[in-house]
Amino acid sequence: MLTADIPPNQSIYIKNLNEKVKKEELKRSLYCLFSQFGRILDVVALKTHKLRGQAWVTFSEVTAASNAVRQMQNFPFYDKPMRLQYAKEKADCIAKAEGTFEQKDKKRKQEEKVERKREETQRPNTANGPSANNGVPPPPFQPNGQEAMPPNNLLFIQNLPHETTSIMLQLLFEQYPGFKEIRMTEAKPGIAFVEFADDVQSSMAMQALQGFKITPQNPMVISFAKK
DNA sequence: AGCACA
Repeated sequence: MLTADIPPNQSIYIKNLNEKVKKEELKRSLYCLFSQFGRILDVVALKTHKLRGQAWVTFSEVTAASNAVRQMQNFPFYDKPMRLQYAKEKADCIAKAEGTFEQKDKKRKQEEKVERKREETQRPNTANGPSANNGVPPPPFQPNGQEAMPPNNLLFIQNLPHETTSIMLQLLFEQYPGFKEIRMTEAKPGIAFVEFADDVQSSMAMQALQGFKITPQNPMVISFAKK
């Protein structure tokens, strides 16, 4: 089926994702990246053999999904251009809300138990209990496959249009308390650093401006800088 | 390439 033939759906299907990224981080990053289009109800990603490198993001509105599919097509995410379509099926969380949910009788494979074990062993101590993180604002988007930086007072901004000036960024970021300065260099277009007085203030600005678009093609991608 | 959620 041509991807154009898939009828609109409030869930989008994403493929060509970087398979090296850990599942929970991937989900948080997708949440951050797609929140700009609307309210996200659920993000699903599995690392099973068939399903790695793919994810589903469900929005509260179909229009949000449509915008996401159009605007984020080929967006470089963890160094790979993401490919987006509408999902083929209605998300379980939607079906449940509508009362039309019914259990699938597909062969429930134990692949996922294997997956669970593997992720637990490769990640010793993320002792936050079972991740009931739906609807909770996620930790920072970490764009380049690096280990996530702990919060600090310096923000790293990516995906800026090359015409961006430090004045423009200052206008945006100085609205938030603790703003100190913008640092940019001609030598590296598309990125900038923004310094705040402390990590709480930088976090507030990050939350507020994550995904902010200077042009429709340039949702800004904000993470904590490496120091 | 690959369309699931327990």
